[in-house]
Amino acid sequence: MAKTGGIAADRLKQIVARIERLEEDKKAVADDIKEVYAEAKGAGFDTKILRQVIRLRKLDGAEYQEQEALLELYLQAIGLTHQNAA
Amino acid sequence: MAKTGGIAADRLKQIVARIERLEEDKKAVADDIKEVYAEAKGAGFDTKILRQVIRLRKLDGAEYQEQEALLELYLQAIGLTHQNAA
Amino acid sequence: MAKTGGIAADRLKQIVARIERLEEDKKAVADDIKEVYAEAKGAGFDTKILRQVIRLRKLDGAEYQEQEALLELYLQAIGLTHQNAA
Amino acid sequence: MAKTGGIAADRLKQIVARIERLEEDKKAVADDIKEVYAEAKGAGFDTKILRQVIRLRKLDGAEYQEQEALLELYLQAIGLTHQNAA
DNA sequence: AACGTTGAAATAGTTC
DNA sequence: GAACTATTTCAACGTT
Repeated sequence: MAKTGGIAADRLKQIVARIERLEEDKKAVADDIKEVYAEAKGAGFDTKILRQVIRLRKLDGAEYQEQEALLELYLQAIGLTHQNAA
Repeated sequence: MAKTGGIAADRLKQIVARIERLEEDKKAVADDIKEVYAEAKGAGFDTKILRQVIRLRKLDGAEYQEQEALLELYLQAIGLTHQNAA
Repeated sequence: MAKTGGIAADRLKQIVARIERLEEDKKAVADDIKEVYAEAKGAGFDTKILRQVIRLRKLDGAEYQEQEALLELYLQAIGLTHQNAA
Repeated sequence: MAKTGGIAADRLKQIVARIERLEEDKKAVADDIKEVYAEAKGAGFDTKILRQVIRLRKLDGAEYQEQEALLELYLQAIGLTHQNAA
């Protein structure tokens, strides 16, 4: 039985291998992204601004949802909809 | 001269002591915050909502600035104000 | 009813104010800690190692040794001992 | 002039689209990794130690030993050796 | 009391 | 090499 000091060694090896494989994939994608930025830079675009655009576009949807949630919460807080214990 | 293997031991000890002192302070404040939440809960408020309110109030100012930056960036991107190399 | 709501709302505002005040304090202390690290760096100390020192001092020995042992076990299981990690 | 801007704007849109596509891929892989860790945890492995194993395998021995030596030095300087951290 | 979720801290990487 | 940003790791909290 493939145990080393109570550890299922084979299982552990599999897990480690899978993670390392996936991390390689991830690195490959990250490198692709870098390439695109480099290419963009070569085409005369400002990569710093480009990164900000990407970041803000990501935030956009999230922010909208946050605002919605905020409104909801304020309504509850002011109207004491839920936590009215007084 | 107070050196151990090339390290200024006294200086290091001082630094460690200062950091540990400050971390105690920080923990004390964190505990105070917990207390307030516990008290609020005792008064019938929903701590989850309370935490969200705090978080969103914090975000508020930041988000406004992000939006401003986004507008600025889009203006640059569409008008190609800076990176117009074509 | 509006009265009750009003009282609870006042209470809520107080709570929020207290928490936000405390979080400012906490941030101030956190900033102080950062400053000490920056100062230490300026004096030639390696901040990463310094953080490790602080962390080790916080851990009690039992916990530390437990983790070390478990790590060793895992490394052995995958056929990579701590010593020959090179 | 409007034309040039238009062409560059199209190019910019393409770039942004490509990056966002790649970032989705990256996120998907990152999620896969998380899943593996979750699965490992379900199988009884300590994920924190597991992460350490992965990290150690990535490090080359020289770097690792350097850091260990420096840590030892600091601990000695403040009168706390690695062994008697208890 | 373990689990997942979320927020803070720390580390690594990039740019200037 | 110093500052800023992004990613990763760690710890706290609520939940079941």
